[in-house]
Parts: sequence; C-alpha cells; structure tokens
Amino acid sequence: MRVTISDVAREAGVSASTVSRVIHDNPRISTETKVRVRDAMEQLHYVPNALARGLARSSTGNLGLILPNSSDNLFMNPFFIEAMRGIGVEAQSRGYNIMFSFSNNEEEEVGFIRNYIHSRWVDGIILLASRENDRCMAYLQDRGFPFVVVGRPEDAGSALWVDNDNFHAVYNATNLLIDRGSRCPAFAGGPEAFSVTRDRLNGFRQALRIRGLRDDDGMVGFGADFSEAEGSRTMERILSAGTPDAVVTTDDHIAFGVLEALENAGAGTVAVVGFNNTLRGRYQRPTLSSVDVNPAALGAGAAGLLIDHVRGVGEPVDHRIVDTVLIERETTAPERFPPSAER
Amino acid sequence: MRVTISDVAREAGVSASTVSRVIHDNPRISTETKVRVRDAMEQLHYVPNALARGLARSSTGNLGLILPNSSDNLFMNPFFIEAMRGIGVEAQSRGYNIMFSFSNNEEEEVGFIRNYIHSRWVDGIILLASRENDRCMAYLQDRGFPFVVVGRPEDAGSALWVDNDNFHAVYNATNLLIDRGSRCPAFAGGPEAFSVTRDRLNGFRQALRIRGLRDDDGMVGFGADFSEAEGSRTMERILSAGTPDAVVTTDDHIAFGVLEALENAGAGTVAVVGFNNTLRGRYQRPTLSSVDVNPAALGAGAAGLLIDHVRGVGEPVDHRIVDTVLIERETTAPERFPPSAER
DNA sequence: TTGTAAGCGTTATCAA
DNA sequence: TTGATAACGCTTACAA
Repeated sequence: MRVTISDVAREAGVSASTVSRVIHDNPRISTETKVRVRDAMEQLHYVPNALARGLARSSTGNLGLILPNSSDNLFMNPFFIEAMRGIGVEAQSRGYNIMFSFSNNEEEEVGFIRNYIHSRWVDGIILLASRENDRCMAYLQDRGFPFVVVGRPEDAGSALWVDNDNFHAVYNATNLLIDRGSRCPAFAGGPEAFSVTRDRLNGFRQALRIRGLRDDDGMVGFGADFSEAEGSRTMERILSAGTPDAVVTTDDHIAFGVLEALENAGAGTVAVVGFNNTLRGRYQRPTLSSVDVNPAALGAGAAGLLIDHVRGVGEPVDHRIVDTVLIERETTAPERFPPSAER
Repeated sequence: MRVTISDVAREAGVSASTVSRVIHDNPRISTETKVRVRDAMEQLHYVPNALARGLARSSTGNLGLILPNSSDNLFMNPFFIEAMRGIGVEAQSRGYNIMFSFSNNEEEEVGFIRNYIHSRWVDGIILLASRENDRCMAYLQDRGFPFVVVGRPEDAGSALWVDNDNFHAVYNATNLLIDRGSRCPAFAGGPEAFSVTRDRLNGFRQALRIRGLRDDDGMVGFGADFSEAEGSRTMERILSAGTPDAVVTTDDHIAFGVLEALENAGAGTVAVVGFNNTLRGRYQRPTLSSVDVNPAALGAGAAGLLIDHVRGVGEPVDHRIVDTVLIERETTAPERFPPSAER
C-alpha cells in the first residue's frame, strides 16, 4: 500500500540509490533520469519515510521544545503561545518539526530532555525558560547536545541564547516621550542589581543625553522588586524630588503602581510606559502603553539560531538580540503631554 | 559512543531479541535473564532508538497537532495554550510525543497534515479547530487516518471528537443562581439555530423545572449573533417583559451587552453569568463570572481518545464530553442577590 | 525460554 | 553517471 523508494526505482527503471540521489539533488546525475525519477515520484505520490531517513542519517529534522514548570496561571501570559508560534513558523519554513513537552517540575524537565536526546527524537533543544534553568542547561552542556535558551542565561557559558534588546527598548520609548513633548521624564525601575534594569536605565540615560535633556538623579528610582507596591513607592520617592512629565518603567506591574502614585499625587495624567505588555495593561483603565518583547520574534530567533548551529551553517554566533515594539495605548496619548510640546 | 541493543545484549550475554523481549515485558522470558538484561540496560544507560523502533513497528508514538490559521490575535485567548497543555500532559503520561504546526491558511494546514501522514511522523492527528475544519477533516477521512477534533464538528461522520457539556454547564450555573436566592432568572442566548444555544437553553429550563420555578418565555431571549450589541438588545427585550433577578448568557460578549442594558435600566446589580471565560471578563469592572470550558480537559480528552483509538484499547466510543467549570467573580457575588434569599 | 535471521525504508560507500 | 551492498537499530516470525 505505502510506496517506498524501491517502488519509485522500479517505476523509473533505476536503482534505489539513484532515486535517493535525485531526492537530494545530487549534482552528478543526468538530467534525463532526474526527470524520469521525478515523474515516477509524482505519479506514485511518493514521500520519503522520515523514520528510515532519520535512522540512516542519524538526524531527525526535529527540535524539542521544553516549556517551563508552570503550576500556576503562567500561561495566561500570551508570551508562551506567541513564542511557540514564532518557533513553529521558523522551524516549518526551514523544514523542521517541533516536539513539545510541558513539565511540572525541574525533575520532569530533565526527564523529557533525556528522553528526547537518548531516544534520538530531536537534533536540538529549545529551552523556553521562565527562570534560571540550571539543571536543564547543565545536563545539556554536560552532554554537549545542541540547545538554545530563550532569555539570556545568567551564566551563558557556551550556550546559545536569544534575548530582547533592553537598551534600545527603553532608549526608543524615552525618545518617543521626548518627541511627544516630554522635557523631564523619569525612570522607575526594578532592582538595580539586575542587569536588565541597568541595561534599560542606560537606554533611558542615553536618550536624555542625545536629546540634550538634563539627567537628574532625582528622576531615577529603583524598587526592591517588580511589584505594583514597589512601583508606587518608587514613584513616591521620585515625586518627592519633583514632578516628571512622563515616566518610563521596566515592568507593567511597576507601571500600575506608578499610575496609582501619580493619581494620588494629583498627577494622574502624566504619561507612563510599561514593559512586557501584560494582559492587564490591555484591559485596565487607562490602558497602558507598554514595550512588547516580541515573543514571536524571540521564538523564531531561537529556532533559527539553533537550526543554523546544528546544520553548521550561518555565522558562528552564539546569540541573537531581538527588537522590541512599543505598543501605544492611552497612557501615552498625545493629550497627556504638556501643550508646550506642540510645534 | 551511543549504546545500542546489541551492546546491551553483549553485556548481558544474551541475544538482541532477548533484550527486545525484556524491554517489552514479554511474559515468556525467565526472571533470571530479565534481571540480568535490566541490569545491563541500567549500567549502560541504554535508551532504545525511537527511530529504529518506529521503523520496525511502523508506528511512532507521536501525535500531530494542527493549530488553526490565526492571522489575528486569536492566540490572545488562553484557550489554545491551555488546550495544548492538556494535550501535552495526557500524551506524556501515556508515552506519546506531540508535534505541532501553526498554519497560516487552510492550504497550509492540509500541507502539514499530508507531511505528517506520508512521511510517517505521527500515528494520529489532533485538529484544534477554530472553525469548521472541512478540508482537513475531509482529507483525513479520505485516507482513513486516525484523528480527533476538539469541538464538535457540524458533520461528525466517523470522526472522533471532544466537546464540552453545554447542557450541564448552564444547568449548573442556573442552579447556583437559584441556590443563591434567584427566583426569577433569565436566559440570554445567541442564535436559536445553533445547537449549542439550544443545548444550553435546555440546561436552563431543566434547572427551573427541577427547582420548581416558573419557566417564563418572557425571560428567555435570543440574539442574532454572539455580539455585545445583540446581548444588549436581547436584554432590553427581556426587560420589557419584566425584571429578572439573575441572567444566564451563552457567551461573555453577550454578557457584556446584558450588563450594559441592565445598567441603563437601573438594574445594574442583577447577577450575570457569561460563557467562555474570556480575558476581558477577568479584567473589566465588574469582573464577570463565566463558564470556563476547561480547555486543558478538552485537550487531554482529545489526546486520550485518539490514543485509545490508535492503540485499539478502551471502549470503542467516538466522542467525549468534558465538564465545564463556573468561575465565580463579581457579577455573581452574594450581595447581588435579593436579601429574601438568606436562609 | 532463547537465538537466528529477515525485514522496516533510507543513506552512503565502493565499484563499475 | 549509475548500481550493489552494507549499514542504521530495532522487532518479530520461525527455529531450536
């Protein structure tokens, strides 16, 4: 019933190896037989058996995707499905399939990886990590198995990774605020210890510098964490130094706190930009402008980098940086900016 | 470097076929050799090569998942990721892997299916359809390839499918409202032509009947579609017949319209239940109580049904019905019910 | 209870 | 430019 390579060979009057060569576009094969074989394949609706091919080549054309241990409602965040979509689309366009696993804990995660690797289902692994994925990374690095991490690992080592461009995200957002008329923007970040916070602050400062605005330390604040409450406190601290005409934050939750503090201080119409483009930002009032980290691009980048790597093609880079997109909503509407801004 | 079945055989001093038999728990094998082989496998960290196994058995232990053509922001809806999670967890627990594809259009969808089937990557296919998936279903049915549809197909034919329990969802919701003190609940549905609407109305009526409440036709309304605007109109029609003390709807968007109409009629505190547990319902004010269709259970059910089918185990059923869950939020808070309800 | 040997459908090496 | 033939690693009659 199912048609194999020998069926095609018989039909075309050649040997199986010739058919195989035609399939792989082997240059040293006469155009004539090429055509004959192609016709036969067409006629018989021949599709190569991927398992046999994989066995013979010892490579599958599959990538394994490990999703994080999310007991809670982590998946409420569209990040994951969008990242999966990016991964899927990129992989498809390059002839790869994706196998995925949802883990419940780190133990399981490693188990899935082991299974993928040792039963030889996949040629490489994509780690879609919500946290530091130590055990998985360690396991993969131990075995020298190709993998890529979405999100820059604290200790990258030899790992491939893809992350968004934190510096430019905030640089661009700040620039936009200045374009709109802001002359005294503030920065409300998370803990200064995190490199993402510092990267983003650098983006903020760079924008001020280039646009010739004063870089006032009083207008820069950090929180102890990324929570709404800390966002409020940070904003209050900033307000005690003066009232900014726009605020850039490093997380939507911080932004929610900032909005609240501004409201309480009677400055409820100051422009605010969040980060991560959460759902709440979409639905609350006022709707929150936010930097979208472009999860689809992140996923596509990861898949592409990994495929380049396992194929041994492309530049030998070990990471990619993905552009972000500022999603504009009510909190950066033009009417939130001082009228002096109008040209 | 990589250890094969013959390595294990050599180590255990038996033949490869014996090892294979031990792996598959063949009954007619001495306990002694079984132990010896198991030890050897352990010691060598042996894991069978899935490709070779699949080739020999002509079955892979993989299922293909086809996601709908969603150019837009369909994936904003947590339904998909949750369904994927259910599918993944169920498949994993039964030793199956999932391969997925995102399609951009029906053409592509069929292409992926063809690829999965003919290159023999998968043993069965799960269709996670947002619409009537005619071409895919037709293609699969034509070839007699095992597949399951999430969501009841209009014309199921011989297809396997999994759907949620529309009758009980509304039956239970109505019962809850009555428990809370409602004595005159209303029903605001979508088009009566849809079987889901009728199933849900039956659930509503059954609850009234069993609880001895009057089934007043004036308290039942249908809309021309599932939109917010139609929800408002439907509610206005109901209000012209009298004021209910609670409203069950068949969609969150209808519920949003209902809430608006109630508000306009000065009955803004009447309890309301939506359906499908959309994100907007979570974040708007008041937060909307809604029937969650339990996408994870739907996914798990689909995977389970398909696996049973391809394995030829389990009862020979062609569908499964999955329970829903009522997510309670502000629109069914106790204070929305008449105090006479207190016992 | 265990071993031998013939597939499963490709690819790759070596001759021709 | 093409064809045998031996892997690839496992399963499964068929024998023993």
